Amino acid sequence: MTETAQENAGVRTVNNFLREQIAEDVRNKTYGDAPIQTRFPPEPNGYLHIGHAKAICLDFGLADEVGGKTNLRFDDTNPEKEETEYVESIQKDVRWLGFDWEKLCYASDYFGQLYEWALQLIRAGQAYVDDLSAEEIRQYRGTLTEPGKDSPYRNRSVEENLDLFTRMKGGEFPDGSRVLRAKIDMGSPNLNLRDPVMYRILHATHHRTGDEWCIYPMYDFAHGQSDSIEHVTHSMCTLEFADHQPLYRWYIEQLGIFPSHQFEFDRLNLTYTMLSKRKLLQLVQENRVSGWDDPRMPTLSGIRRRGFTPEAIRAFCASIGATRTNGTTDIEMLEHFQRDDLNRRASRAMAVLHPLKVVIDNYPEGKEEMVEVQNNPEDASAGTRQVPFSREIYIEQDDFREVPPPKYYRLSPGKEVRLRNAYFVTAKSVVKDATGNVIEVHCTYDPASRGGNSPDGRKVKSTMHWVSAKHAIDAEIRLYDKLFLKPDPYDFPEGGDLFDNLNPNSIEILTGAKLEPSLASAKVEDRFQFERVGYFCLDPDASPGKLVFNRTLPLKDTWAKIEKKAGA
RNA sequence: UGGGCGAUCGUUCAAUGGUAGGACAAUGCCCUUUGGAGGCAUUUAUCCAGGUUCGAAUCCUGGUCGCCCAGCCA
Repeated sequence: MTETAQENAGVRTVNNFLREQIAEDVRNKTYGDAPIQTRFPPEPNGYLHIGHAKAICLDFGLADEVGGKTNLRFDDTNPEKEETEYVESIQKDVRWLGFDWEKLCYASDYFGQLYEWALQLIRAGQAYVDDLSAEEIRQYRGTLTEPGKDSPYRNRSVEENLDLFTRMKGGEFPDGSRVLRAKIDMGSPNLNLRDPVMYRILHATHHRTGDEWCIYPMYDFAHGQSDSIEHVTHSMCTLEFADHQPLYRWYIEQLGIFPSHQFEFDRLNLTYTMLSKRKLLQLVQENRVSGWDDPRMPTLSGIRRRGFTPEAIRAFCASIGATRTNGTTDIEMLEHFQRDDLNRRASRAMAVLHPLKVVIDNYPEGKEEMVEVQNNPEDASAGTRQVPFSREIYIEQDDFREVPPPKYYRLSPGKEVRLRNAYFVTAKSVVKDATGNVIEVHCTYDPASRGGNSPDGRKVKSTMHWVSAKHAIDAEIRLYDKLFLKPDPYDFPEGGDLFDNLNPNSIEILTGAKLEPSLASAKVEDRFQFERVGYFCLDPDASPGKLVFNRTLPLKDTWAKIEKKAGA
C-alpha cells in the first residue's frame, strides 16, 4: 500500500503526481525557503459545482499539507459574464467546504500592472495593435493543419502601437475595432502561440472596476502574471489548459517576472451529472430547476441544500485523487462517501413516508407510553430519546402485504414482526376500501415484548419503523432522483438535445408523511437518518408551522434488489 | 489531417525496473432490534506488436484507440 495516507476519520487519501511534484520542489528548494503558494482561481460567472470541489481540495489541500498558502482569486477579466452575486456565492461555498484563503484577490486588482506590462511588451516590439476584424483574425489564424499568416498590421512601429494602444484604453475606439496581440509565431503548430490576443475593447461595466476600463486583458495575458504577482509556485488547472502552458511561460519569461509554474490535472466527470457552467446557467434561466441551489443541481449550493456534507465531499475528493487521464467517476462513489459520513453522524428518527394505519386491538384504548430509542446506534454518545407509542400507529405501506411474496419478511396476515424499540405485533385482519385496497391492518401485540424482545427468546425476521398516529406530525417530503436519465447526459441522438435527457421524475413531493414528534424541532440543514428509509435534512423552505424535508439519499435497499430480481 | 496529452479489474485510483493492490460496483455467505451498518469470500485488468533487461504496467521503437486545441470566453 503506497497511500501517502493520512488516514483520519475514514478519509483515505491516495497519492498523486501533484503532491509528488510539490514534495520534490520542497525537497529541492526550487523556490528557496518561501512557502508553497497555490491559488483557486474561479471566474465569477456562475456557482461552484462538485467539479470545482476537486480543484479546491487540491489547491488548498496540497498547499496545506506542506505548510503552504492558498489564495482565492477571482479571474474576473470578462465583465460581460461576471457578477457580484457569483463572487459572494463562491466565497460562501469555499468556506462551507471547509477552506479559508490566505488572501482574497481579483485579477481586476492587477489591471493597472497588466496594462504596464502590455506597454512593456509593445516597447520591446513583442506586441502590436491589430485592426483586423474578429472574422479576419480567425481567417489569418490558419487551421489545425495549415499555418496562419501575418496580419498586415503586424509590423507597425513601436510609436504607432503605443499611440493606438493608449487610445484604445482612452476609449476612442468602438468594441471589436482593434485588439492588442502578442507577436509570437503565426506558423506555430500550437494555435495559442499564433499571435494571441492580449487585450480587447469592451465598453462594459465591470462588477468591481465599473467604467474605469474599456479594454480588458484576455485570460492568457492575465492568469500567469496574476500567479506571478502572488508568487504562486504551483498553479494547478485542468487538462484543457495544457496547450496554454507555452504561452503562460512566454509571458512570464518576456516580462522577467516571478516564475510560477502551471500543472494540469484531469477535470472531474460524474455519471448522470452535467458540469458545464454554461448549461447549468441555462437550466436556471429556463426554470428547469428552481435555482442554482435546487437540490438536484450538482452545484455546491445545490448539494448542500440536498443535505450533502463538506466532510463527505472532501473524503470523496481525497479518494479520487488527480491524474492526467480523463475518465468518468461513478456517481455511486460520491454517494458512498456521503452515506458513510451520515451513517456515522446523523441522528436517527422514525418517519413514515406512505402511511398505513395499524390498530393494535389488544392494546388498551387511551393508553400511551414512551419507549426509549437510541439516537444513533453507531454512536452511543449520541444518547437516547423518548418516543410515544399508542394503540393506533402508522407503518409504511410497503411494510404490509396481504399476500406476501417469497422472502418477504415484513408484516402479513398471521406474521409476527417487531416494531422497532417497542413490541412484537402479529397481523390479524385487514380493512379494505370499496376498491379493495387495504386501508387498515388490525394486529395484536405481546405485552411481554416491550422494548422489542420477547422473554421467551422468540425471534422475528423483521423490524419495522412506526409512528404513533395520535402523536405524529405532518411534513412535506421531497424525494430527489437523478437530474439526467443517462450515465452520459451528452448521449443523445443526432439533432437531439442535452435537455432531452432530463429526468421528468427527478423530484417527487410527498405531502402525507407522518413523523415522530421529536422532528418538530429540526433546524435547517439538520441531518437525519429516517430509519430504514434514507437520509434527510430540513429544507430552508420549512417554516414554523410547516416542516419540509429533503431526501439526501435513500438507504441501500436489499429488498428492492431481491424484488427486482424476482420480477425479472 | 498539425500539435499536445493519455491508455491498469465494469468504474476509479495505486504499484516510481522486483509478489499487479485498494476503493466503488457486482455476486455469495455470516451477522444484525434499520433487508441499514458491519464481517468474510468470490469474479474481473496492465491497448497491440516488437525490443532492452536476470527481471517490464513501468524504459525504448512502431502501431491502435481516446481526449484537448482553429473565442476579441475562462
